[in-house]
Amino acid sequence: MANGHGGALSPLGLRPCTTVAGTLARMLDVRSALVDAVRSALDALGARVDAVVEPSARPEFGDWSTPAPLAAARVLRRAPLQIAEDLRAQLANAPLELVREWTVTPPGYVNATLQDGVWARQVIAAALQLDPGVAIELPAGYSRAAGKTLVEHTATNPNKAAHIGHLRNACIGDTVGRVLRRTGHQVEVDNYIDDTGVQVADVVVGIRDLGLKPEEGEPFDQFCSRVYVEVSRRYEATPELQHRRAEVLHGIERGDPDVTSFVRDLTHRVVDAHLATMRRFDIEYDLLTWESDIITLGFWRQAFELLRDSGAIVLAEQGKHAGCWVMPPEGAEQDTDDDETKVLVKSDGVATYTAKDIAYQMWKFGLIGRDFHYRVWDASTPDSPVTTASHEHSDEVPPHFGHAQRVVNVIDARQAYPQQIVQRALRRLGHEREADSSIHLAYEVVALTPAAAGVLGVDVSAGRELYALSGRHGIEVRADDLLDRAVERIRDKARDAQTALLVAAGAVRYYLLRFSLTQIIAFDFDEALRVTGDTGVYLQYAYARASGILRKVPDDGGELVVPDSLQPVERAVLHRVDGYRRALAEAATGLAPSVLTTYAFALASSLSDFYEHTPAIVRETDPVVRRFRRALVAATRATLGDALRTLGMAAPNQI
RNA sequence: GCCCCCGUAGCUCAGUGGAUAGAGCAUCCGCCUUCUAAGCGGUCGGUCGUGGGUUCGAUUCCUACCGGGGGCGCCA
Repeated sequence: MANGHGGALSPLGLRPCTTVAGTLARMLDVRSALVDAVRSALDALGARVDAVVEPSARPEFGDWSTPAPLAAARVLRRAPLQIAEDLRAQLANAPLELVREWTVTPPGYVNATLQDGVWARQVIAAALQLDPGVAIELPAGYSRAAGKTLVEHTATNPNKAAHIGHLRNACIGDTVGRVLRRTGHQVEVDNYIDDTGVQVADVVVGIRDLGLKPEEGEPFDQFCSRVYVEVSRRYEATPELQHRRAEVLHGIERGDPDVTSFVRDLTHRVVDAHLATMRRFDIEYDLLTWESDIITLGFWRQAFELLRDSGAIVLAEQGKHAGCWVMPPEGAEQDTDDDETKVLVKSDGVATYTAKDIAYQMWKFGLIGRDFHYRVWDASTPDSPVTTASHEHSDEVPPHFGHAQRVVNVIDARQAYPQQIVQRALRRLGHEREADSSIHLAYEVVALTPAAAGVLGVDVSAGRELYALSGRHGIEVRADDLLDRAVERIRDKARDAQTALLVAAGAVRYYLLRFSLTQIIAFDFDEALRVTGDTGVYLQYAYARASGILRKVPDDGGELVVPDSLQPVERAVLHRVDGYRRALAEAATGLAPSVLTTYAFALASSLSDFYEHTPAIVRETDPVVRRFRRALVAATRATLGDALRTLGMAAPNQI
């Protein structure tokens, strides 16, 4: 059984998949099975090299190939081709049911040609058993992180409408959460809200001191965006106005009831708007955490004392940081003036953002010795998140948050330095393990192409390649607006408004997810709203087509028989389906959503290819062929649907 | 100055020690009485920024440069 031999067929003709672990792994992923086999064979030859197995470069070579003999040549001091022959013989000696033939090609590859009737059946069976309620096992070589992973994302300042930069953050964080959950990780998703910062204070100044008012029908978050821009403009004209901002910030810090209740009302309304925006993209949170609660509940006070007592932070007596509590860099623990020294408490006694972030990070790991109060954010919504609170504790919310074993902070790459400070603080407090498990999931920003910047009225005479988004200067594409435009683009061809919205949201998500995190997204309207080619619409369309076939070709319940020789397109589709677990594992362990978008597009492409280049299944008269081809489509649809949902996209049966 | 990211086809991006470097868009030419043409096929297009090095093998690793972006705040 460990070789994949034997085992009775189920009534459907499908091999049972739930027995011993070895069989399970074999059933789930052809490549892993081959890696195992190559590994054993290499061991038998005494070749201590990696058992690399990759898709064959050309169809003539077979399905899978290993270049291991090339690497082994040095270790064994023999000709690669000889080693390849030995490896082939070794592999042929312990036959795998999966493999029809092992061959050798120069300069030293060993290739496997699969037994179509066997591997196709296994791949289809595994795909049809995908169940949203059952975590997907990682293939050999990938390991699941232990314990709970806490993912913080979105964290948009609650003083303006969310724009595409914030949306990129949210899509990445949400997808990482989904990918981790899909692979059996325990996940908590927090949205951290900075309700004590400068940006909020600016809007308070705009409304209270400048008397700015919403226009008729203007959404509140958009009104705040407008105020924010206007206040920033006024600061430039009359810098004295910035004193008002300082007063607001002190009011917040002191807990001045007049200021705090105003801020509370303001930020709660904006957060509601953010949640509504994100919900359109199917993005939700377990917990909203408020920076003000970190102060009010004494988290920062506690963290401060620990940091102070451990010597991690010191009070600068003189120099440019005189009167501040600072964290000096590694190797200069007493130097309060070094360039890399970070101020955590300002000379006026106010903690900086990073200081509060340290306290929050400690809470995430359960290291602060305190907890928030909790209540349901919006009891009128069934799937409302929970929010932290400083006093209104609800007994209906058991405090099961935090206490993570791993923390993933989705924060743009520009904040690498403060994130390092947070990590360093944990380390200085002796929390090595937690410091090592603090992951800054850095992603690059969204910027505007000159064309997009021009559309927004930005002066592009500088001739730059890209132009930065700026909420403060009103240079932005609001998340809601982009989605509205995408819906508009799709509406005509979609069957109804609801479908148009789902497909549009998926398209926008896909666009923001398909780039590597290290890549700046050069935002362009035409590109973002395109509906052909490598887009979310294409993926969903492929899924809908597959669904259409299954609707028209009923399952006859007969035994699945795989033809002895598959068509090249069928083979290509099966290889893609077979690769799902690996792609998912790669995305999960690498915290890399784009791995999954790339995979999903390739899978959808292979399905479209199949669709276009094989006769319509509805008209197939041979029941055996019809059944096989239907199962192939069903397996592909199941896999694509799983991938789409894991990406946070809808899998519509019709568009 | 120090640190980080990017540089691959006209444009936007995948790929990353292995056998002839891929996709989408754009161009041009085709394919709807056929399971949804938001599709498919073809065409055009590359000294993988440059020079050294390591290796049987480098777009991938090292190194030095060049170009672009970002960070190094008592902002976040």
